[in-house]
Amino acid sequence: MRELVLDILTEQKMAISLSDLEQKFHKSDRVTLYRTLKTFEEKKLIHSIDDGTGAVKYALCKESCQCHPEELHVHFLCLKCQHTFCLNDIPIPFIKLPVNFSIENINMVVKGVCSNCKD
Amino acid sequence: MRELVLDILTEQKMAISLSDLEQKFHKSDRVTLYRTLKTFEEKKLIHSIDDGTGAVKYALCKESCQCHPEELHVHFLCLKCQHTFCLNDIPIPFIKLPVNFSIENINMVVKGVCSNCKD
DNA sequence: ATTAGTTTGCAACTCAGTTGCATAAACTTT
DNA sequence: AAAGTTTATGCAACTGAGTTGCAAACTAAT
Repeated sequence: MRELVLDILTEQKMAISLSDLEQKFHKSDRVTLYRTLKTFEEKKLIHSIDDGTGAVKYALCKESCQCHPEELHVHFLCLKCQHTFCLNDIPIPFIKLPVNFSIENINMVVKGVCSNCKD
Repeated sequence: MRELVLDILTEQKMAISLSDLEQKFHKSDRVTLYRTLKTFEEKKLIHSIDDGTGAVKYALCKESCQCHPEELHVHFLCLKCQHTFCLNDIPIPFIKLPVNFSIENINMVVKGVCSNCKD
């Protein structure tokens, strides 16, 4: 099961949600897929993206990724096709926080229209 | 009802969720509050923040705010107290998107520990 | 083969968000 | 002021994502 899920994740060009994943199988159990994604995430194979659509999406990490704030990238949600892209080449810019605020993680989601959906 | 909600929102130093709001009333209807927040948001009195905690939070907009991408600010979620701050002084940095990607909105949430909760 | 550990599947629950419908309140028009 | 219209509120109920517990199936190790 997990191998199948990994295969599917590898094929994906964009991040996919649990329900997306579910629909790639004829017969599957939501919970199994759910737990699979959780373990993959724990093992830092994939990272999760909360793009505000209500369903968390998942995408493969670059190799040796530790998911530290410095190595996080920007995500893009297309408001037309609802696809979520990992903009791997666009790092999240440095933010100067107020004094005594420490940083552990950043989530940055840009919403707009992707190149496929424009005009 | 709406006036009461507006009062509460004005007192708040941080963004609050629907359930937070609900608990400020002895007797209240979730749906009424929900719809109140929705209308406030439509009228650009408040803005919503999806900080990834599972519940959308709301905070007053600065006057004359049109909620355009340029005037958006960074939000901060404290992982200890779970409070969500509007970092009104910290604008969201400009992001150069891939060609043919257009931008409509940005959500940027920094997670960490706030000054009250540190050490 | 027996045991222990892991993975899967089912049922069921929580919680946020949402909708439809009926009543109540406020505002309009005559 | 009465009748009619619009707007706001409250109740019930549903959806969908995420989650947990438990038992059955599978795997590996002695």
